[in-house]
Amino acid sequence: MSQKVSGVKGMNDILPGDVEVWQHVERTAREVFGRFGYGEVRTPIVEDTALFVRSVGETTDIVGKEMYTFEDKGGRSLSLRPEGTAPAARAYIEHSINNQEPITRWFYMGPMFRYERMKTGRYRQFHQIGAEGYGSKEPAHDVEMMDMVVQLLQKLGLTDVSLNINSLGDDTCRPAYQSRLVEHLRAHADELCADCKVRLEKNPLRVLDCKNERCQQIANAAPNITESLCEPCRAHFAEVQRKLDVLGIKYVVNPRIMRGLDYYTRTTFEFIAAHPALGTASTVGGGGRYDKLVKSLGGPDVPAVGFGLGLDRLCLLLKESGQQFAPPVELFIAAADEGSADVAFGLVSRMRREGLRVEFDTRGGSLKSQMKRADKTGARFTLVLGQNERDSGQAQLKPMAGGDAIPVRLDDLASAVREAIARPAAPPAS
RNA sequence: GCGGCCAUAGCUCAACUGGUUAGAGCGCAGGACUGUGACUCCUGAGGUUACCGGUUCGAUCCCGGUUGGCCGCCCCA
Repeated sequence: MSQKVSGVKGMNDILPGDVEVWQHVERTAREVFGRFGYGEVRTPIVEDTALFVRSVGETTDIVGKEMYTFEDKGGRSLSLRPEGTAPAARAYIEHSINNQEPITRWFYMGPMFRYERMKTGRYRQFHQIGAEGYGSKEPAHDVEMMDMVVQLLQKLGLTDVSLNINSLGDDTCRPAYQSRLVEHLRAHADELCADCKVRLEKNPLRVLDCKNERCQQIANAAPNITESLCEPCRAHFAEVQRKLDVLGIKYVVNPRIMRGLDYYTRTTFEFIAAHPALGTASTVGGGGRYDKLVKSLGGPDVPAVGFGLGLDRLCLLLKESGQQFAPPVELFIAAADEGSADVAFGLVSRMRREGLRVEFDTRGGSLKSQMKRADKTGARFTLVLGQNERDSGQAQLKPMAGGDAIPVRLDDLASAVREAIARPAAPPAS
């Protein structure tokens, strides 16, 4: 036998049985986002490497060491997208959307790629559902974004998720804050962990994120970013909170929500799930405002805000809830004898055309084996078709959960099945 | 990228400190029941013990490497 083939590390198949959960999340997201007026955008999975270097940031982990980058035959440096915001912004700019409408509401869903050490809820090909709002710098749009996530999570029944918000300031106040922070950290540089000594130079804000105990103490004593905002940023952040209150959305102000991407300004937020199934991968979604991103990519000076949700993680949580998402087979048709196979097959086709979910054992076989098959499929009803039924045009609709069979006319089968399904299940025979 | 744990049937796991034909439950298939599934009983298929090499009379077990998975750190979705 030949060597068995295998998939790429960190990239998973989603098989029937699991895929229904995914479809349910995707369907629900489309429905909820649609209500908010967001339209789906589909961008390529591959982009010019420079797009991510310029937007996500050269010093970030994502660009620094996690991108799948390769050269195509024309010598171009291309990368598998590690996130969805930059490609959306690129498309927004490329099609001059800002000249066509003042406000743009987009969402996307699809695979993203990061070369990382694998864990539960963390894969090299993972999937995000994200949304982008362009053209409004108002806090209302930040809050609309969060509301959209809240409504989606609610609709999915994922209630044990908390919203954490923060503000990173903007070009006016962040540099000033950053230098004050660096000043404070420098004073304690000897006590910082090895990683943080590097962060101090490369990305000092990240020190605030460090889990090391001593670093935390130093970070806690550091100037607080939310107290260092310039007046416009402070007002913006206050209004975000006020509008969250208006909508009755619960949140926590968490100065440690830094985000790992460079393009964020002002508002940042994360949705963090409490469920232990995710382990340390508890962030199911994150986002924020990036008012300078579009311009920095050569586009117009258009403010934007958005988020990304980890579809894989949402599905993990939903699977834990034990809900069933696969629609049941409504009718199974069995042929009692060879001679009835064609008539049965024809009936199956007709019922499917009528819109019923119908199964049939294409291999034929004994009636018994077909009945077993019917049981395995979880069919609500089974109909056995043989000589008697062909002669009389009458058949028995057998409820697989138990109870009396229902006499039906074959001419009338589809509506009879629909009626039987709508009827509350008969009490089990005692 | 760093540290630790693990890998036996489709799935969940056994195999008495290295010993002869590697077992069970579930699942799958067939039968008991030739026009009726599930429950019960019987039977069957399914393994290069992840892969490669080493030690040994002999390796699922010990050692090294590879690949894959899990946990913590880091980071994030």
